[in-house]
This record gives sequence, structure tokens and C-alpha cells, in this order.
Amino acid sequence: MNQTARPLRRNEIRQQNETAILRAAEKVFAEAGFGGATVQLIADVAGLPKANLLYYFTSKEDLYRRVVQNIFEIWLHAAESMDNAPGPVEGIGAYIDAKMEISRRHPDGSKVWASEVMHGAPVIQDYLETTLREWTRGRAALIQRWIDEGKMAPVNPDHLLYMLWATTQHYADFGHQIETLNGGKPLSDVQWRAAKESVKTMILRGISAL
Amino acid sequence: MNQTARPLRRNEIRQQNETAILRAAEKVFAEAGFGGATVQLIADVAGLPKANLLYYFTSKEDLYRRVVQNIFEIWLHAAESMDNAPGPVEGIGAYIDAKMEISRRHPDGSKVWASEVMHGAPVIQDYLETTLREWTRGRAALIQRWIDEGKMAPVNPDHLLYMLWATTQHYADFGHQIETLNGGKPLSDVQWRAAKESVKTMILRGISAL
DNA sequence: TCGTTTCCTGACCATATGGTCAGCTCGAAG
DNA sequence: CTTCGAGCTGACCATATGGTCAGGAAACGA
Repeated sequence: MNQTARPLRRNEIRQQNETAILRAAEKVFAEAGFGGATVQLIADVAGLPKANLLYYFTSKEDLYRRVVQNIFEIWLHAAESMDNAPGPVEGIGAYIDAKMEISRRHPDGSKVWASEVMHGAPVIQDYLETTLREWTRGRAALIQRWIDEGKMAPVNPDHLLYMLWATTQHYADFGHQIETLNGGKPLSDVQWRAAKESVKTMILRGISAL
Repeated sequence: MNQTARPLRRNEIRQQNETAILRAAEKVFAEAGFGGATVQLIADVAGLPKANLLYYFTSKEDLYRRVVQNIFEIWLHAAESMDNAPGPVEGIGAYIDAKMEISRRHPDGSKVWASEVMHGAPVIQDYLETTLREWTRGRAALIQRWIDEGKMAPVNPDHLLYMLWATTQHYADFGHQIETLNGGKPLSDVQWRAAKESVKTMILRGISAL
């Protein structure tokens, strides 16, 4: 953990513990869901007493909220890759790359997000109605522009976005199923590259951008 | 419930209660997850006392297992639509139709399935390793045949199957998100038809089958 | 060095939950 | 009509869980 034996500063302590807790929480919430997760287990995974965890986060729900918000921000940030692209091949291609990379690097986060939405988004409903809605509208307009410019087939932008989300997140959310069908082994580097290429090729050809 | 006031036969009683419980359980498990669901709530939704529910199903886990198996069977049954098709346009087209219809008619089932897989498939791991693996192998071979016959582009069959599952199930699992982005209203008949067409067109064109 | 603030924790508590059980009701069968 | 067993249920229990709290340890600032 801390490389030196030097006593930790206050800031460092807070920072370290908070991130350790958040990381543990993401994992446990992903594996067990909100209802199935226990504060005790999260604390164990984070490596500190339950009471200490509840000193940093006032409640299980508070902690859960923070986890979900974290994910949403990562997710939004990656979405910028779609902007400033001359056309769908670059824009959507980059977006697929970014989202596939998130599925690979943050599968737990993706699962927590999926779980939250599946359960009716009790915690992030307002985000869906504000930030996500605006983001979606903006990208749909961008896609429509590409269509008008003859750079891709006239598809329904919303359903294209849903397809992008669905296919890319599937590799995180259903990673266990994919792993099982892959002989019980996680996808290798090569297989991940192939997955990315498959998704990109099929979708870009699907919108006649290739 | 029972239209006449006639006292119910034993068989009918058992049948009625079991289906009522299973229906309620599917809904509650979908909304709250396994950990968040309570036997009491399921019993309330089913309209009978908790103790009565536990007379039919020996435990919460037993009930959950039954729900997941139900879904898996529906899911497998729909998969037959892919067979006996002359080519990808008919076969994959029909499969998409069938799966979209399931997403519309059994969104709760789809959510329970998704949740189960996301949590590492504690209950249906053996199904994944046997039935699903065989099914997948068979369809991948079928797709490969179509490719060899020049009826579609040479895509990786596994990733095509993942895309099919992901896109179709997304309309159930992330139905809440879609509904929110749709102005808070569920997709109308027309919108569902458009969704089906969008998915079919993009995917079939994505594999150069159109 | 010393008072102050932050950090930390074992012990504790109220509540919720899965599951049991003794005993009741009521349809089935003769 | 009577017997029998399936169907049913209120009351109950052991346990697990989220959260509290009083008080100690440690870092900080002067």
C-alpha cells in the first residue's frame, strides 16, 4: 500500500481510505447487487473495520450513490471521443473503442450501472432526466447531421445509440457468460482486439459508413 | 381470479397459487434483485400469506431458481426460430423478431436473467456450461455455413451472437432508461416496430446480408 | 509541549428477514 | 357421514444487518 513507513498525512489517509472503500464497494455491489451487498463485506474487502467505513460514508446508500456517480462520470468522459470527428467512421469508431475499453477496465462499474438502471434508477433518475437526456439529444443531432451530409445511411439515431450502448456494455455486464462460453477463460488480448474489430465493423457497415 | 364461486379443485389450487407466486416472484426479483427481494413482498404481490408461499416453495432460493429456469426455457424456445431458415435474412431476422418480442412481453424475466449472469450465475452456471454452450456452438456453426455459402460477410459468429443478445435484451434490461429518454413514456406500438426494424436493418446490413 | 481536531474502533442496539411449527380448514374418497 | 390428508396460517425464533456511540489514538498547529 504505502511504500514508505512514514506516518501518513491527514489528507493522504482520507484519500487512501476513501478510494479503497469506493473500490471495494464497486466490486461488492457489482457481485451482489445493492440489496445483497453488506457493509461488513465491503469493509472487509477494503481492509478496515465497518465502523471506520461508516465514519467516511454515512450510510450504505450514500456509498452506493458515490459509486454510481463515479461510473457515470467515467462513462460521460469517454463519450467525448465522439465529438470533433469528421464523420461516423472516426466518431462512432472512437466511441466504440472507448466504450469497449471501459467494459474491459471497469466491468464492475458497468455492472453496478446496469443494475441501477434495471431496478428503475432509484438513485440516478435525475441524471437520466437531465445530463443523459441532453447528451443523447446532442449526439442524436450529430448523427442526424452525418446522415444529412450523406456520410451514413438514414437510421434512427436513438436506436443506433442504444445499439452502441448495448453491444459495448454487454462485454462487461455479461462478461461471465462470455467467459463461460469461451471455455471458462477470460478473453485474451487478441480476443479483445477481435471483439472490438467485430463490433466496429458490423456497426459501421450496418449504418453504411464503410 | 376464479370466475365462478365454485370451490376449487386441489389441482387448480396448486396450479393457480404456484403460477401466481412465480409471476409475483419474477416481478419482485426483477425490481429488487435477489438480495433486495423479500419473501414477504413476493407473498404480498402474489396475494397470500408468507407461510403459504413457503408451503409451496421451500425457500427463497428455491423460488428464485424456478424463476430463472422458466426464463431460460422461454429464451431457448424462441431460439428455435433461427433454425430451418434458408439464410441469414430469414434466420437472423426471425431470431431478432422473437427476441425483441420477448423483451417486450417478458421484461422482468430478462432482467432476472441479466442479474443472475451479472452476479456470476450462481444458480444456472451448469446450464451455461451445458445447454447454452451447445446451443451457441450449433448456431455458430450454422452462421459459419451461411458465410461459407457466401450468404453473408465473414464475421466472427460468436461476436455476432453476442451482438444479437445484447441489442435485443437491451430493450428489456434498460427499458427504464429508454423510457426516460423517450420522455418518460414506454415505447408505443409504432416505436416498438421501429425499434425492431432498426435493429434488423442495422444488423443484417452489418453482416452484408441485405 | 499542549490543546484541538481528526481518525479510529469494539461494543452495542433496533429492526428486518428467512424459515419453522403446531394446529386449523376444507376438499377428496369411500 | 366420516375419515384422511392436502392446503393454509398466525405466532414465533434465530440470525444478520445497518447504523450508533462513547471513548481512545494519532496527527496537527501553535
